[in-house]
Amino acid sequence: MSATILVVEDEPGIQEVLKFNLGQHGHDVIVAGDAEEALTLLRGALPDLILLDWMLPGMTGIDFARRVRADARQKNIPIIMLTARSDERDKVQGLDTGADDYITKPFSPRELMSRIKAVLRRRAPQMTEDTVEIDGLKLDPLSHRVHGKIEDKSTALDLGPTEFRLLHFLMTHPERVYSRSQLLDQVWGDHVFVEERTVDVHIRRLRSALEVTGHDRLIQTVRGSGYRLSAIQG
Amino acid sequence: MSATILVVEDEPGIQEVLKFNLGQHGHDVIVAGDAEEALTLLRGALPDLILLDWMLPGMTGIDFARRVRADARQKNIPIIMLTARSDERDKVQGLDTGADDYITKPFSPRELMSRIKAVLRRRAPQMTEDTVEIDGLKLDPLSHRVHGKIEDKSTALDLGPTEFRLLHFLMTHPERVYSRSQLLDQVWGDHVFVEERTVDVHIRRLRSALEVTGHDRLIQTVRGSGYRLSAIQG
DNA sequence: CTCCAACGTCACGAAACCGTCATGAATCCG
DNA sequence: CGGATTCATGACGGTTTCGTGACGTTGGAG
Repeated sequence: MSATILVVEDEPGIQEVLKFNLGQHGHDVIVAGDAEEALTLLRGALPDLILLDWMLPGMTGIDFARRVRADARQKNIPIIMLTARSDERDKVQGLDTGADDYITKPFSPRELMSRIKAVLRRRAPQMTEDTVEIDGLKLDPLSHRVHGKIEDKSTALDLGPTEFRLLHFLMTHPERVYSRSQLLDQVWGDHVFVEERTVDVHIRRLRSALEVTGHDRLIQTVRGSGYRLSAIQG
Repeated sequence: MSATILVVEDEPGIQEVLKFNLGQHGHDVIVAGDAEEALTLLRGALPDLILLDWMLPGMTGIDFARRVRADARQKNIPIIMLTARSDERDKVQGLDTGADDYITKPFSPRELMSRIKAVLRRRAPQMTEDTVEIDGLKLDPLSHRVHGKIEDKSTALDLGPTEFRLLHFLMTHPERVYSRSQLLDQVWGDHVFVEERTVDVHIRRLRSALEVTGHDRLIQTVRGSGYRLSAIQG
């Protein structure tokens, strides 16, 4: 699995290390020395992954990540952030802003490659940035909106961020049961430590929101296994 | 998902904490106070995971990990290392040596369990789950569904978890008689103790559920021996 | 700063599921 | 033709799993 990776990093030394290691694994590498340069490069190319140093001259990693997430085209590019300290606050803030994983410096090449592979693999099955539609329920990842029909009238549904990601994942992977643990990995991320029952609560909130258009029955409970999204009842 | 875990840790206090928490989650725990003892124990047992304190009396964690990795039998046992908070150098070296994850002390039990689960899941063999079809009866492990045809219309059948596993096993091993004891081993698991007659009851419940599409005749009783799933009558 | 939306966790009740037993039917054997 | 063995079936607590409402926290918006 080879990919195009944008590295945003100001230290030339680390730049070289990353370029070498990523190249070894068959990835194409684009390097930007600061956030401005990175944004410029992003106008010309769409990488499959962004490796982002959290401490940058000028614009910080957080601001950069926000800018990237704000652009519809780039919204779904996974971001791995490189943090110097094991500062928990940075990590949390980074993950909130939309980073997919973090890695603390100094890091081993093995760990880095492992995380890159994990992130790419996780994103792989849901490449679609197109709108998904199941049983009249439309989800548009670009506009971050969900519409359902109620008596032939399109109605917007109100979802929280987590419910949206949960629904998005389920709609791009229908007709299949996912355990709570799998959903946590896919929707929350490997690095988040939450109770499995939290999934129940969000499923409930999601169902509750979908009730408006009667689409709550799309999400089915498979006792002892997990949840499934399916237009077919049973 | 329960597993056998080898804990290599010299502090009795932490030993106890780990033993308790791991036990709570259904894992079997083997404890070694130092690397020598751990290596000795490894000759007798193959755990599913090693929890390794990086600071040990005598042989260090790095040396121990290297020894484990050198042995072909133990090569693939995942290792999670416990490191003191600040020591970044150890972390890098550890991951290079082949540790699969690290966790910094002090750690919360929840984070520890989460990482253990992640590592075990990563190692778990992904069994190929294909749909099985016999005599028009379709079972799909992915969607966790069973469909039968009734007058050319596909009809979903409602099964409980145990009935589903039972049917799944029988459909993947048709045309063969299984004793109650064998079915208990295969479907319930070899560690569970339940009455053999319990199988009868679940066979009955399964048949009852299959009645909807007339597939109850698929499961046949072989007096004195057990049960068999077969499309051929007799 | 205050307010609010979103989230994670918990506790409680409901429902589903499971294992066991009692009883009666079916089958086998002398 | 009984008697004994094996199996089917229905019923009944006990347990597990899930749904649901409530609560405390947190980060961001106003």
